Amino acid sequence: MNTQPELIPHQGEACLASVKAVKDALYVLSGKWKLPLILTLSNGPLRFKEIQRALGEITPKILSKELKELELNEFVERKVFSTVPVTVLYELTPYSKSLDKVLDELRNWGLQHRQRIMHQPPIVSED
Amino acid sequence: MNTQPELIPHQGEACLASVKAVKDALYVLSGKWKLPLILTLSNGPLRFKEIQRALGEITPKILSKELKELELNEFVERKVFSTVPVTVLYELTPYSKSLDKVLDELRNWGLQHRQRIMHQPPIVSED
DNA sequence: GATACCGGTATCCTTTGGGATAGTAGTATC
DNA sequence: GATACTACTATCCCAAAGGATACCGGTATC
Repeated sequence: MNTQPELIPHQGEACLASVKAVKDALYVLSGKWKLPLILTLSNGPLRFKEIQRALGEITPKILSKELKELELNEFVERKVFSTVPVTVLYELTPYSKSLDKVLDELRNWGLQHRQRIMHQPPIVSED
Repeated sequence: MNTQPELIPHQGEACLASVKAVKDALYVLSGKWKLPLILTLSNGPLRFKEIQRALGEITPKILSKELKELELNEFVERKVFSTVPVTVLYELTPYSKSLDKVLDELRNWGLQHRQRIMHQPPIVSED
């Protein structure tokens, strides 16, 4: 019992690749504003200021950063129109729909998990 | 064109609830170590020090914190045995399997997304 | 009695995410 | 010429996440 040299190597490449892939996926959804932003744009394209007003609390610096990340991931397209004052529209790409299944799974799991944790408080140690 | 008072209220409760649910789900997977930890334990229960050695870089403080969070979410069970030096085993619960579908979706999406972003570099503005 | 192993905790420090505030260029209006 | 609008950028700041290092109480071994 005192011999525990079983160093479980186990760090298979497949495992590491899986972790990396999941992290990639989590990354594009991470942060405080990605989800609300995608949701807001799902009702149609909006201008910068309009998004700001719709989200209510976000500062231009953060909004700019988030939009750029969404652009890099090809979820959002930025369209500039040479109008009176320039108009910049942000709109979801068709590719952004590829997230739907993932988001659905996450939403369902999140819902049932909250139910579970709420209704079934963990075993309290009785001391 | 200059009248843009369309203040898109749109903050429906269903939307907000979805965001909350997805955030709940993301939360339990967030952080640097949750995924590697779950993966490491999926090969069978391990002791504290064994996990530390298997992960390689994690400090005891962080490992302790992560394990407590996994316990709170009922993904991991902590079992204490009154052996020579005390033995503490951490093992995945059956409930942790409920994450499998979610993780699978995330993994698949992450894989295809990396392919897409890599093979199809974004349109570079030609100036 | 010194050292080592186990399962952690305590204290401090650095990095990162996010935000507040101000300012920019261009045009139009008063 | 002052103000206002759009779409941002720049600078500074704060809090949270993560980590380095040291330590604790218990037992066994040298």
